[in-house]
Amino acid sequence: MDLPARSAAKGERAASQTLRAQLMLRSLIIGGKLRPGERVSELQMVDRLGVSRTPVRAALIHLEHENLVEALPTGGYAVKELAEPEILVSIEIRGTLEGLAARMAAERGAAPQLIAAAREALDLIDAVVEPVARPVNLEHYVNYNARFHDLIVEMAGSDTLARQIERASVLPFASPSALVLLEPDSVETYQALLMSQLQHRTVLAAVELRQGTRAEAMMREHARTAHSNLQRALAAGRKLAELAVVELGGR
Amino acid sequence: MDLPARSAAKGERAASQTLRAQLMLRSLIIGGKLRPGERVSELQMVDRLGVSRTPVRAALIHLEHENLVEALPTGGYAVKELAEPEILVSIEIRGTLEGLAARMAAERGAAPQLIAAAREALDLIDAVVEPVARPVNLEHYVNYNARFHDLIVEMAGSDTLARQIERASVLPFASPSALVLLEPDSVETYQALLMSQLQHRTVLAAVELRQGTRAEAMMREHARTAHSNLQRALAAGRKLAELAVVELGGR
DNA sequence: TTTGTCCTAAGTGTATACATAATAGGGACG
DNA sequence: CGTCCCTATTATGTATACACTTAGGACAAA
Repeated sequence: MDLPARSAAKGERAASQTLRAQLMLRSLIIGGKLRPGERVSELQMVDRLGVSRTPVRAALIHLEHENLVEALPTGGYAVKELAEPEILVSIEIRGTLEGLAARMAAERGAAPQLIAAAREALDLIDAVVEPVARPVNLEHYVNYNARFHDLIVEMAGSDTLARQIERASVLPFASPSALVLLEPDSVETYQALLMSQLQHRTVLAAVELRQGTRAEAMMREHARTAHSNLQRALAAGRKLAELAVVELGGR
Repeated sequence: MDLPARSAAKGERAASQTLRAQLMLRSLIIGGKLRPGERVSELQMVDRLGVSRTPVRAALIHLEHENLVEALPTGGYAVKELAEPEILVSIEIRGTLEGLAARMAAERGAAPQLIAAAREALDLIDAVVEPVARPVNLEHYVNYNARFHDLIVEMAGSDTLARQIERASVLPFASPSALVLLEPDSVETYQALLMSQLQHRTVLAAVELRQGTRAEAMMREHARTAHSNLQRALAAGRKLAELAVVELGGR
């Protein structure tokens, strides 16, 4: 993002203008630089992003499908307002689909190397949340957590399902890599992480034992952790825009 | 769709070129005019659809999110190959999400007028599948069936969920409005319709009684009807492309 | 002061031109 | 006769020009 365009010409693959516009717009919206409800003027984005209207338009169509903007009836797009109920629904959708993935993984049987990789990710999380390691390195936690979730989805073996889950995880608070933190170093936060990890272990065990229903139920419950975290934060009077969100995302 | 373009100038809203391109491309793909795996050349589509490249490109981005085409690594798009396992997964996803909708409707409580409308739709289906009415008017059945499914989704009261379900229903065989018929007028088909209608009644009753888990489970099972119909058809040696599909879709 | 109308400016939808990358086909050489 | 390379063509990605619609404001009249 802060890379000048020419640096792409050398070492790495030059990202298309469309992709760059999409990523930049996404971070503008999630970062709150573009307010909810605000119209996203194409020409303004041309000035702001340094690409022409065509890639901006393409990016807007993509973002529309990601639920980050919505088409106005008169034409053009506006930043979608993320009302609390819709965010909770998004979390529920993600949990439901990840639950489906876990069940499919259990019923079909997951590839041994995927199981091993998942166990490895969980071991790494264990090291992060080990009591002697406090304060917890949240970046690491989020990172390994994302890896585990990705692996579960991969075990299901369906691109269609993977893409649908990815789509449901785009919303800032709906992603499994998003942690809503009341107080980053509190005992409550620590215990929440421990509980999440316990759920991870249970899901993986259920998948290995071919217990589809159990895997599904536990994965759903796991998603509801994010659900209740967010609800508690909101009940504590925080507004959505002010919430501290740690997000990395290994994708 | 069969309306000439100029009629739009008078009574109804003139459809945008982008939307027209999207609909035409979709029917070309679903209708098999464009073969799976075939590249969708933009210039050829300009000739074929009578719109310029810009709306064709926009339509292709939309169709990519609908899983009907996929982006080629070299650039451009190709018609997505619909392998059997992925279709079954799509049905499972739709069933899972519709199940979530039914549960949410039950737990939140659905608006009385929506309940009444749903019951009305089911009464209309009853009339269609009444024994004296044989042979069954499948167009009517599909129509009222789609209305019922839409109403259940509406009862959940979430635009996000509605859009996600709509997206999952785009694939030709995954829609609730799609009936895979081994033999259109056979006794088996008739009994399958009766069973579906029984499931409809059960779902609606569960929603009214606020029985969320029951509503969800029954809705899932209902979707698996399509699942097993398709599997039986494939087991009978039919190829996907040859299957007779009746699809109307009230949307 | 308020309301209605007209005018200006901005914005989107669409078409098209241009540049670059991929591809297919043919010809030459081994 | 087969294989490899070069070239011509085609396709996409991007930028931009044009037309039409919509929104907003100012001015005049009640």
